[in-house]
Amino acid sequence: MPSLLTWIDHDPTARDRALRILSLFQEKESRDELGLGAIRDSFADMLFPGTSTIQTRLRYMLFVPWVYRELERKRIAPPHFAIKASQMEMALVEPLLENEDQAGIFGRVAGKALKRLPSSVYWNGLGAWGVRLVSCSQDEYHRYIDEVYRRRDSIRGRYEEDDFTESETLTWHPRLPDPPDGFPDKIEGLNFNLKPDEASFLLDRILKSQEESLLVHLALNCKPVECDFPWQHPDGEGFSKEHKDILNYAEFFSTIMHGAAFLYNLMLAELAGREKRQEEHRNNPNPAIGCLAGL
DNA sequence: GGGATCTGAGTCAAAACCAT
DNA sequence: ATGGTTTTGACTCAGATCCC
Repeated sequence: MPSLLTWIDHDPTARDRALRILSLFQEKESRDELGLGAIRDSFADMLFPGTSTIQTRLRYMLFVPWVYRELERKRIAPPHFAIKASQMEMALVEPLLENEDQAGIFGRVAGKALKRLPSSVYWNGLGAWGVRLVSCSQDEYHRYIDEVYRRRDSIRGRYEEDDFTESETLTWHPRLPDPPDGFPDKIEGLNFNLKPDEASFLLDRILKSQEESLLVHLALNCKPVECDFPWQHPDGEGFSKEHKDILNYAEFFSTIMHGAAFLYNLMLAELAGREKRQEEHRNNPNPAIGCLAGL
């Protein structure tokens, strides 16, 4: 039997409440039918490869490989490999929560119910920055780590111990800094502050792997600033012509994306006869979008 | 303070494609 | 026509941020 939502249209409050419920359903059914998200992602990948908005604490880029390197050292095999990795990542939550600043900690809110572990969030970035050397999905890495062990054994057998090199079967960058003593569960004072050698390693990786990106330019030449959009960066004049061009197109695209939503909302407000809403949309502070009101 | 919204990565099922 | 492989896209999840 199909679901039915109805109300008796004599009470303005009840009617308004029902309309709000309907609008909630509308939100859940939103679709990216025009594929605008993929274009947005392309801009992000060109300018800031390996990063995403969910990544807010750089030291996770080290916590994750430290966990996996430790498991490989202990030669943990599937299926325990994935389970153990998950347990080790969860073990990071408690020590991190002992810090005064708890912002950006995965598991701060969800606790033991955490489903998206830091490793899944940072997996792509670790590959893009060349910290992770094995090119596969996280699930494939978990499932086929045994194969890596076997290949290492095979290579070790072919060379004398002294000459043995694991370069063919490296999964993580060989110059990855060492974790703090007792990592991950018996460590005191675990926090997100990068040590000099850790910062230097990550900067080196970004430089080597994403040399042409705006990310590298900002890391090398600019201080942290507060701005809403990259095209509003105060040092924008110093960006390369290519970066300026991309940012220019990105700004156009951003305006179009917001403009489409704005125009839709304005038309809805007009259809609904909501003059206050119409006024708000027409007074949009973004001049590029606000001019659409005249259409 | 709490709910709503934003953002990107990963998952998985459906659709599209390809080889036989 | 069938079966296998690849691609596509809806959906979910997290923390951050905005707004009431």
